[in-house]
Amino acid sequence: MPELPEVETIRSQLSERIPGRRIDTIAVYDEKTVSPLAPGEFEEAVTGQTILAVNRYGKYLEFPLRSGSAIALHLRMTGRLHWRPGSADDGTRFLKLELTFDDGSSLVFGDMRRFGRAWLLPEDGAARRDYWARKVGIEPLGAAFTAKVLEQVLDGRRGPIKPTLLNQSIVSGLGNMYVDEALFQAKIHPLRRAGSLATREIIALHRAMRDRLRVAVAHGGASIDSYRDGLGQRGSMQDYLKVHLHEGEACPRCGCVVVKTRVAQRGTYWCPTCQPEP
DNA sequence: ATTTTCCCCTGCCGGC
DNA sequence: TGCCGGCAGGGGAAAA
Repeated sequence: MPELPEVETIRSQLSERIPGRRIDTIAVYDEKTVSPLAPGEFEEAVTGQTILAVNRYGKYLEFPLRSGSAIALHLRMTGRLHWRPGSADDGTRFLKLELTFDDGSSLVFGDMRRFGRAWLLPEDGAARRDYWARKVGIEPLGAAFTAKVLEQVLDGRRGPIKPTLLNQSIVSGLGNMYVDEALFQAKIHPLRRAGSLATREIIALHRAMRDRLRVAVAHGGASIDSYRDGLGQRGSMQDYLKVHLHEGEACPRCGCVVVKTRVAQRGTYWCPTCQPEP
């Protein structure tokens, strides 16, 4: 599932290829992808526009256009975004959107489960900043995300730490997999009350979050099942996961058996020895 | 205000 | 062999 490292991998690849390109044609194969826009509205707004950059906000991608507007996109569970040098059909299935550029290259958005979405953002810069401010919280790989900041946003929260870290309006970019990995590395049980963590635990968690995300970016993300990068290739982070999807296997730190439980309606993997129950 | 539950969607897998 | 229920989890709406 695309989380921050997967989306960042795609952003990085697309940012080397797409900025400066003009959108010659756009095909919307599934109106649900751009709803609630009226049919034709998305095409009208982006055809002929030059893409200026490829940005990431949490798990969202943003493509600012010369008009001042921007395309926003979220891959959700099974979305794929592939750039290809030509427009020839590369067998991408479940096509939702297809853009062709002025140099003959193209970008396709496919999504098996139809959760992925694209939006048109307001042209007004202040409105755009407001849009992102309301949607996403702190960028965990940014310089502004310090252990002190993490301590401040967790302070007073009574909910379990796992769903708190999954809440994108607090810290933005971690999903089920990297939360499990970060909590394991920081030796924190997923059901600990977020506001009850000691300062040393918050420092360890902050370090673990950034470390796991950085390592995952370095490996091009994790291709657990459907994820592929912006060029259609698999990532390799799935080979470096320590507890996630490792139910019944030995914990790499203590040798104890990794268990799977359900926290916040999510399959949750953890080590009963390294991450003691609260 | 914060936290929890439900929903969307479809391929896949285990059980019978 | 084939059917079927349950599972997977991103985010957001709705409920608590």
